[in-house]
Amino acid sequence: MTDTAPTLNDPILEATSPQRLLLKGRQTRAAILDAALALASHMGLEGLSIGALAEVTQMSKSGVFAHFGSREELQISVVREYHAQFSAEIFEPAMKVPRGLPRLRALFDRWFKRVSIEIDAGCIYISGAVEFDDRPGPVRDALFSMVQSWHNALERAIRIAIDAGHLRADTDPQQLLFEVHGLILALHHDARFLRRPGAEVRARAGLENVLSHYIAPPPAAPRARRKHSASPL
Amino acid sequence: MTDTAPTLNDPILEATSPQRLLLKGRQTRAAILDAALALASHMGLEGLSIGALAEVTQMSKSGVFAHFGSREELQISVVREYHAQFSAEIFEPAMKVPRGLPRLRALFDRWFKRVSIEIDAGCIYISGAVEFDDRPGPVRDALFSMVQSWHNALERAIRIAIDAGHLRADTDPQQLLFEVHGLILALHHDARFLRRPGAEVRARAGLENVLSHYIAPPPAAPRARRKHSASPL
DNA sequence: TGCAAAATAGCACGACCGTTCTTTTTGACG
DNA sequence: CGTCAAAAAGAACGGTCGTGCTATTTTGCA
Repeated sequence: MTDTAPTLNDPILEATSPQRLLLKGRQTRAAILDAALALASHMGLEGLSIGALAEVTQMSKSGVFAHFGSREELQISVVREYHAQFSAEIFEPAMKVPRGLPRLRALFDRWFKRVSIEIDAGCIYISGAVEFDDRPGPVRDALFSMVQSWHNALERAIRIAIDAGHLRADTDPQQLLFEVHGLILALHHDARFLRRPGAEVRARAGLENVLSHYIAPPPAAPRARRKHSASPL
Repeated sequence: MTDTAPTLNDPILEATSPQRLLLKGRQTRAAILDAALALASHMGLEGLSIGALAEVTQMSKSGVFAHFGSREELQISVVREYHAQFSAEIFEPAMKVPRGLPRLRALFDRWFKRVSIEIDAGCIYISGAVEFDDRPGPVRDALFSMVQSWHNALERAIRIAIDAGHLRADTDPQQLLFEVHGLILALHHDARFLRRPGAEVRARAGLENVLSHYIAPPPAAPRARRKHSASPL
């Protein structure tokens, strides 16, 4: 039941069978990861230090360290963990909504809600993008592939809505995504940095403005499609 | 001639008359600041270290340090310097354009161009907002007031365009600003982090979409104003 | 219960950080 | 040219960082 739900991508789930069967280690590792996620939300992935993490989890530095082998691996684990939560909280529930515009709206709605809630936690995708935008390496790669897979999922949902006739046939999926993503980023900026109270309302109003450009006219009077032939597929 | 040009705010220009008249110090300070600005654009304000700065400027750590008194003061100076450049490059030239929509477009145009150019330099306002969104202190305060003054300037320009009848009378200036700001952030994200080539084109297309919501219909047939009384001032 | 392995602690290291103090060099002006 | 303050360098400090080692404790299973 929990295995077959769609996920953004497979985070290489552990094999759960290292002979001796997973010890208590996994459990503390998960606890550390939770603390690390909370810490990174406030201080950023670069601000994540093993010493601070040890203090929070009431462990020794080397005890924490041993679970990841390197700081870089810890950062990557945090990114993966965030991705898993993001997928479970936003993507997977929305996939149960009927295809087309309803599902797309569900995706956007949960995304907006998440970022609004994250006013005092910070989105790691957003802060990570700024921190690692010109810092090559495995952390950036992990971050990049996670963000990419999320954008791909959104793009797929947009395309489905186009094919279903809910969005105009000449809609450019990447353009629509670009504009909605901008609203998410502005919401994050206004709510977290400027601490403006009305940010979420503004973002949702902006979403309606954007969508109004792309939503197909009601099929009451089937007029000629705009532009030249748009393959309905 | 250079004194009376409008600026976003007065960065408390030095008095330029400390008896002995400014020595060579100011000059090297400016050189350090330039290097610091470049460094902070890549590593962020938090990644700015005095040691690295000393290496770049071929000076000793204490030599660099003496010019600012503390790392925090250095960061604030960088923010102020960025603000000055931002104002000179974007705000001031646009203020020479006729009031209303033309000036607003000039502001947006220069803003978009700047962020597009900054693909390999990074906007300190954007990265700083993420770095200091929940890190109180003088640096955050400086950053905040600079961003705020820029937003205020934009809001003023929007209001003027409304009063001039170029934008619809029921336009919410903050909403319009929110949406355009989102496009800027998405542009920065797509160009710098995702390294997508078409980001600037997408952003400009998005700008036209946003503006199309707010631009007033041509005054051919002067109909009744929407909503209740909008004070024309 | 005993034993091996896993998990954690303890400790030390080299590197870099911001900062302070002291000394040397530099530059402007009488 | 001599003088004196400004500017820069030098060296050291306490601190934190990530990371390797080596003990020690804890855990899971025969």
